[in-house]
Amino acid sequence: MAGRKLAFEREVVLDKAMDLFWEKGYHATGLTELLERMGIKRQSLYNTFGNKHDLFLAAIAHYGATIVTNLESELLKPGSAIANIEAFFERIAQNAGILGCRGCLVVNTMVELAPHDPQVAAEVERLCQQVERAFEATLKQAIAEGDLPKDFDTKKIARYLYHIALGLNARTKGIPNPDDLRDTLEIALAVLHP
Amino acid sequence: MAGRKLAFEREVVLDKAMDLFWEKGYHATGLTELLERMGIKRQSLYNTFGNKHDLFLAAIAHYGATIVTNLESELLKPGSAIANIEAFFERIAQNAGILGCRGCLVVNTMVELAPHDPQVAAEVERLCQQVERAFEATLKQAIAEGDLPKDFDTKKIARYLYHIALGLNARTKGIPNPDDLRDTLEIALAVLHP
DNA sequence: ACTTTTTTTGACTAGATGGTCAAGTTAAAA
DNA sequence: TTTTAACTTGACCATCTAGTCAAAAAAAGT
Repeated sequence: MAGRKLAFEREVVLDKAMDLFWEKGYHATGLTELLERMGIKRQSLYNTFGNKHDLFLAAIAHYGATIVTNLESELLKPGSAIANIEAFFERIAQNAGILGCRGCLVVNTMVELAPHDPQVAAEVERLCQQVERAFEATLKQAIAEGDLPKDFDTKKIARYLYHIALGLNARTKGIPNPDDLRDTLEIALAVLHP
Repeated sequence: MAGRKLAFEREVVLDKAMDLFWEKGYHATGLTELLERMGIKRQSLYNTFGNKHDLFLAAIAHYGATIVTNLESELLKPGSAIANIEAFFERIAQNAGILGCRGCLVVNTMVELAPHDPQVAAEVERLCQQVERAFEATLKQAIAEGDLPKDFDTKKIARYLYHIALGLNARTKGIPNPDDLRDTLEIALAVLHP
């Protein structure tokens, strides 16, 4: 039980792999490009992650552990819960202005891979539920803060908000225009001011 | 100026190509599989459509000319305009129940290809605007029918409805569940009953 | 019937794909 | 210091990719 240590940090290279998948999708990303971006050699990848598919699975889980979890804590951070939700969506609109906006890895994957890949589909579903529940918790917080009525259907509206986020994230990849998105948000988020 | 006639009908094989792209996306669809499904030989494809990319462009245009145009006329068909919009969304929810639901080719393409392919992006944008305008026309019809107030912001709500459709179509590919979708629709379509 | 133009056919190519192998190197543990 | 397990390296492989070539076959028009 001896052995040398890895010459790279797993998290660091996984993060770079995630970035590339996020940018180009699964099928359009080749091993060579992946290796180049990660800065490691072929065999190191296979030793550490198994194969391309497993690497992708790891990348999307990493996305969950970093990006999604980060989002979660932004929704639940102190201050007005309603304002946090609005800030969340405003950020999506802002991102749409960036050239080559890559949207959300989970949404991209949901569309590209989930229907033909049960393992990926399971991970996608898990992350979506995480987001949905984060919205729900935030809405409950808003009720506690007195910004929403006590009988507000947090579950249904959380699910609705999550669908709005889906649509926005798909849109930003195709026709990135922050102002169009803000128009839509104005209508969509009216439910938060009953 | 003589010459033999094509042994197949262009529209028919194009329709089959569209089906496969719709099901699997651009990158995941190989030439061999495409040929098999279309029932023609390699060279016939290159003679008739140029190359894979051009074939895809033709396929998505064909989608616009058939599926999207068909949708358009369903929105504008006689009867209550509001009811037509609701039926439109109800159909999306129903499709979500079908195993291996393939969503909407335009949405799939928007996510998979548009950011890295200007030609595809242009066609996607064209079709999206077509849908958005169809919604707008239908909403104006609803005003004429007295089901919506005269000052109803048809443009903004049309854009909003189109975003809802995006989100729903993305969702059906990842986590197909008609009832979840109907929950969301109940909230989302409340704007049609002010 | 003959010519011309086009389609069809199937073999072919060059390059990329994901994945493997075995030898060489490094460092932790005994 | 030797052992040993692990990481690194680069060459290698079978397969698949999109795309091409040239000859054969078929049908229009003359």
